[in-house]
Amino acid sequence: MTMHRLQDNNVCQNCALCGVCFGSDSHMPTSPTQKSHKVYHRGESLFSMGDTFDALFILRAGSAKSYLSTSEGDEQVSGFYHPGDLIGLDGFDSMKNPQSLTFLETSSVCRIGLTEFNRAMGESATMRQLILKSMSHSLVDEQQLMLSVSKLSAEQRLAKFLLDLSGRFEQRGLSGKVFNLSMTRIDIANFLGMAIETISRLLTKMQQQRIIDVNRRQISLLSLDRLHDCLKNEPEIAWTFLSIANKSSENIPMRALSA
Amino acid sequence: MTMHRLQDNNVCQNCALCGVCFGSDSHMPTSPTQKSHKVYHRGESLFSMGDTFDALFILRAGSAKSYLSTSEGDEQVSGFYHPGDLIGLDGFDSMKNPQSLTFLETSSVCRIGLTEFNRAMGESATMRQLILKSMSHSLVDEQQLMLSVSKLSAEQRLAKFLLDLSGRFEQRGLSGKVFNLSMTRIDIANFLGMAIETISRLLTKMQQQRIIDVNRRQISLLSLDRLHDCLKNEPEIAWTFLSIANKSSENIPMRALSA
DNA sequence: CGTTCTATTGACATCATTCAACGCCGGTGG
DNA sequence: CCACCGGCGTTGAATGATGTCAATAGAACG
Repeated sequence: MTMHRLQDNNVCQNCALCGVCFGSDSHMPTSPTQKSHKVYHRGESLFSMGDTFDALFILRAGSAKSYLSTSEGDEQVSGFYHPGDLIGLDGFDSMKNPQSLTFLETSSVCRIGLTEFNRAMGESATMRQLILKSMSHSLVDEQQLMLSVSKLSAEQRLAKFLLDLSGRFEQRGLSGKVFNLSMTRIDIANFLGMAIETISRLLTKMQQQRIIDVNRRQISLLSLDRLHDCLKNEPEIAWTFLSIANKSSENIPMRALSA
Repeated sequence: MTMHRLQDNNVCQNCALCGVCFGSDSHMPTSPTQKSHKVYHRGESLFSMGDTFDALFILRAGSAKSYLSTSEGDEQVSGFYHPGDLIGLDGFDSMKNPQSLTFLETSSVCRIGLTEFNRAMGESATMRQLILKSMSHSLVDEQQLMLSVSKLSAEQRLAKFLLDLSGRFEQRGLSGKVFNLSMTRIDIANFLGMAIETISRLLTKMQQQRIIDVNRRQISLLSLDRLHDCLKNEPEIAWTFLSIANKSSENIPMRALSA
């Protein structure tokens, strides 16, 4: 579910591939091409499905979503990107971009032209390893996502999504407990394959259970453990009884227990 | 949904990577290592999730399924493999196989050790293109599968699955209309994220509609067009009326029309 | 300040799962 | 040869988790 974040000790933290291209491993000049960095704003697209594939990108700052469109017009959000993520690895198959990518907020990307990329692949074994690993990671992530969507309940999927986001933020040295969602509920729902109403209901339910605290795009994970419980096994019978015990002053019919 | 089938004009049809390794493009000896080909039988595994990743494989004959196991014990079938398919590209991430692979029938694979593979990657630009393309194709396929599972109805998913299989068989020069399913309904259901009962019901429904003909593992696609209709838009109101018209000799209560 | 997008909530409909029973087939052992 | 058995497949009935439809309201945006 998490995009693979390129990291290497000898390499710039924000732009690993540029580091490889211009780093100690290759024999190329160390002067960076300034024009390779570009800024985009919310709603703008980096490329659209069907565009010719001529470059890879690394997201340096901001966030983005990728999505495919069917012939019937509806869209499927296929992933979210965060700083450090490699973009465009799925273009080699048909040499056209199989999906579109638009930014969720003001963002910056580093462009790596295909010729530049191919040269680096030929010259650097490190580069080859890096790319194989990154593509491989994307494959594993997609498998995991498939497993989630087809085997987990809506609540479990949402819990997993939040935990995954949390992990990604922590990986980047940010808080994994308090962060804000750069994507809309619509995007989340689309990505997880459910209705936005379901997302909304589940979020308020989790908030009532004091597992999370949401206010617009701002979200706080109050208990990672309880969130993990949501993901594992949803029955949570013990906690249900606790809940009933707490409400002991209220009048509860006995049949509620047998239900 | 379809695994990428390696093909190259200068290369052996059954084992493209071996062709690259030993072909004109590289400077290696042309003597093939005989022990790299091995035969497996139904139910046997090539590797299991967690095994160290030390080789890629190409399926030469037969068929196989890959699947992941969750900590709770249930499994998710993630793909089916047919002759020509490359196996194991998702192992580069953690250098462990992220999924298990078992054969559905007597099969034969060609093994490409990792060191051999890395050498070929360094020496041959053709090889690099081939691998990038293949991994890229797998990514696209998984995206397509995700789109199917989260956006399509059970009937549409099954229709898409059958059409996909049909296309794969035709690609290999076999009949795309009459073939037999090497996997059980259980595997199909698991792969498509639905219950086996649903698969069973839909198959009989399609058979009643004369769209397909199934008998155990043997299946005939009677009308690819109608199957495509299933995939596009399921209402199919016009055909429902036609069906009723054809049965005009029978006694149909009026309320059947308002239902 | 209105329009549009996003989000929340309720009532209702429905598709797909679940539970259950049964039939079929191939293998295995008496 | 027959009886038994386990895996696979089919079918019916009931339940339930999500989607759909609809109304509302605040925030963002120009």
